[in-house]
Amino acid sequence: MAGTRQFDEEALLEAALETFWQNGFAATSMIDVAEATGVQRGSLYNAYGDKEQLFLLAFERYSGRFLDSVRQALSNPDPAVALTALFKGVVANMSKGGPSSRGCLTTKTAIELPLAGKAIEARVKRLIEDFTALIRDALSTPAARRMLSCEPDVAADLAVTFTRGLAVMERAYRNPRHLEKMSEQFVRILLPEGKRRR
Amino acid sequence: MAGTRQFDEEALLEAALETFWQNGFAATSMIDVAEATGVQRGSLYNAYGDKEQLFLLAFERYSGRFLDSVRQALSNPDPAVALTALFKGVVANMSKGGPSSRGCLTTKTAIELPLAGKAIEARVKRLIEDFTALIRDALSTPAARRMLSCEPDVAADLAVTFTRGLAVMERAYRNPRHLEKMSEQFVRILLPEGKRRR
DNA sequence: TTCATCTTTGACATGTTTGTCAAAATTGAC
DNA sequence: GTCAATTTTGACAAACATGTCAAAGATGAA
Repeated sequence: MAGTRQFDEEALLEAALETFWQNGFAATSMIDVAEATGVQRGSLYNAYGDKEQLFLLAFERYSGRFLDSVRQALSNPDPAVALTALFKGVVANMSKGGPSSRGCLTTKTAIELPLAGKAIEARVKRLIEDFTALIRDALSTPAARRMLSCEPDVAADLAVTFTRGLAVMERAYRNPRHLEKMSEQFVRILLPEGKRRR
Repeated sequence: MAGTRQFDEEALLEAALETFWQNGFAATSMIDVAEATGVQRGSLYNAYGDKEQLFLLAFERYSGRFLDSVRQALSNPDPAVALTALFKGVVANMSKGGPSSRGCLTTKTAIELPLAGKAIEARVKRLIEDFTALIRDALSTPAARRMLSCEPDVAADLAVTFTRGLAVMERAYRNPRHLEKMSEQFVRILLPEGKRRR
């Protein structure tokens, strides 16, 4: 091998992710990425082929990190604690970022479907499915079943869908506090008082 | 007055709405609208100024129609019936349209915030607030309070947020059946069996 | 050091979109 | 019918986007 890559791929993907996260897939141009990374457009095309490939690579990092944070939140055996931590993490994920926050990349991308293309569609679906599976598993313990107001798989679907709703509300109001309060209430109806152990 | 408008404004706004609904605000070009309406681009600029104004006018129709359908769904005094009808209507609203459906215009637009601009942001927020108020009012009757697993205003916030989540899931899976099933389950935890009158 | 290989660079070709405008066409009011 | 107000039309200018490519530059391997 000769003619080695001049840029730090780690830093490049990080900056690309930040850019896509900020603007969404369609609204991000390769020029935006080039400016954000300091790598020329030609080099980006040479290294990654096109915008979709670059996006998929950036999304891979996002996805891994997101699922890690979910796993960690759900690690507590008490379903109430686990769900509370889960929503807190999800809200934090969509509320951080620049001065006006970035929102949730998964949701932004999902809304661009099916225009964003098959590959991106498949990738987003996979993340949603992995996310759902983690919640379902965490809620499938006997202790959790006793406390839930519905079956674990149903609860997982509802929770995932609710987090997507939070992401939309975040864009409209950019008020993390309000999202946290709603999350709290949502957990309350998933795990009703009457079924909670004291 | 002289030099009368050649096009049917009613039909134009209808076609423009359909186009924005299909592609979203940013991804719709004035050329798209011109082709969909049969009215030349120049005429559109002359009549409406720019894309944002045209969008706001189209959104006005969408908004009015949406709230009407919500009012109708919530007209039944039984909260379980009302909420079921509400979700059914909301899911139908986002699942209809061309061969691959259009999704929910409110949600698509909300996700484009804050890039879509202040005027659009204010308009979307207003729709969300009106939507929330209708649900809150419908759930504020003594009968409803007795059946709900939380306060009416909280239930309304949760329901609205959940519908936004449904809109995101619709884009990812385009499966109205699944959305309906989740809605059913959501209504079930908002109005728990134990509190329902037989 | 040489060289084959890969990357970088900047320019190019092509297409899209926005918004403007002068000229032509239309039409209600008189 | 005339005319003034308004719309329509098609062309224009200016940005911005994508993707390609030849030439120049960099570098590991021999």
